[in-house]
Amino acid sequence: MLTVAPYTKSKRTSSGKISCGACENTKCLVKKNLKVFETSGFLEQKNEIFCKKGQQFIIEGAPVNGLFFTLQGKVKVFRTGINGKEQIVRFAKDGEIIGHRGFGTEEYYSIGAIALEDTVLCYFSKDALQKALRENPEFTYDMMLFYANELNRSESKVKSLSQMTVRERVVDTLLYINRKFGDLNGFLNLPLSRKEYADYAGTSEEQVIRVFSALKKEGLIVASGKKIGITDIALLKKEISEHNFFLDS
DNA sequence: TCATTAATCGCAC
DNA sequence: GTGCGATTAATGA
Repeated sequence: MLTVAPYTKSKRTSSGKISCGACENTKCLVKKNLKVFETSGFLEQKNEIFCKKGQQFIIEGAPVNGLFFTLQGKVKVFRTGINGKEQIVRFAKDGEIIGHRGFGTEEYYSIGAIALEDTVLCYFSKDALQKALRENPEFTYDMMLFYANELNRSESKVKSLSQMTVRERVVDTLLYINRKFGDLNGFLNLPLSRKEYADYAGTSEEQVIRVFSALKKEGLIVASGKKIGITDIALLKKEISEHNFFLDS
């Protein structure tokens, strides 16, 4: 089994699962509404899924059976376009929901999801979730806010893809990764390939390399293999904010 | 170490 | 701005 530090034995339920009470993801909507679930039996229906790096756990077109929450790890969510090209829709980290667009009336997933590192997922079946949503207005309200935010983000992304230049989209991608995953020893705390940057920015691998080279020459970023470090975040932000397309999520 | 994979660059369109 | 193909660097078995 994969190691799930810091979730030691003492933080697990009698059945061996990591208990939501010990979970550190305070932003997780289940964790946030923990009190209302105490007597419902909902938490007992949680399943844990362990994914190794590179493992795909949602396949496009597969039937929707439930909803995933990231307990620990990093995930990319993507959609396959016309020429088999990947469009990365978003990245998810600890505490975030995955597969929510397939939830509801949709029968099949319109997206795929792959673990970018060893990842532990909490999984709830569609039935269990629907019951929880009907019985707990606070939980439902939080979910509604989440969907509203996602929709807003998604619309902003359409705008950025259609109106920003390649360079701006790549810069925006770097800032997004930085906002979301932060910085470790001067490098972005998420090792992505050039192709993955391209798939998120809606461009090609070559273009990303060209923009990276330019940014390196200008002293805005540093690169060491896969690791990318932002050296002048203020200047990068300025490039985007001038166009008012700076996404805040 | 060697083999595989990723990054980079030049060039044509 | 795009995409192919050759070269070089990095990764990992």
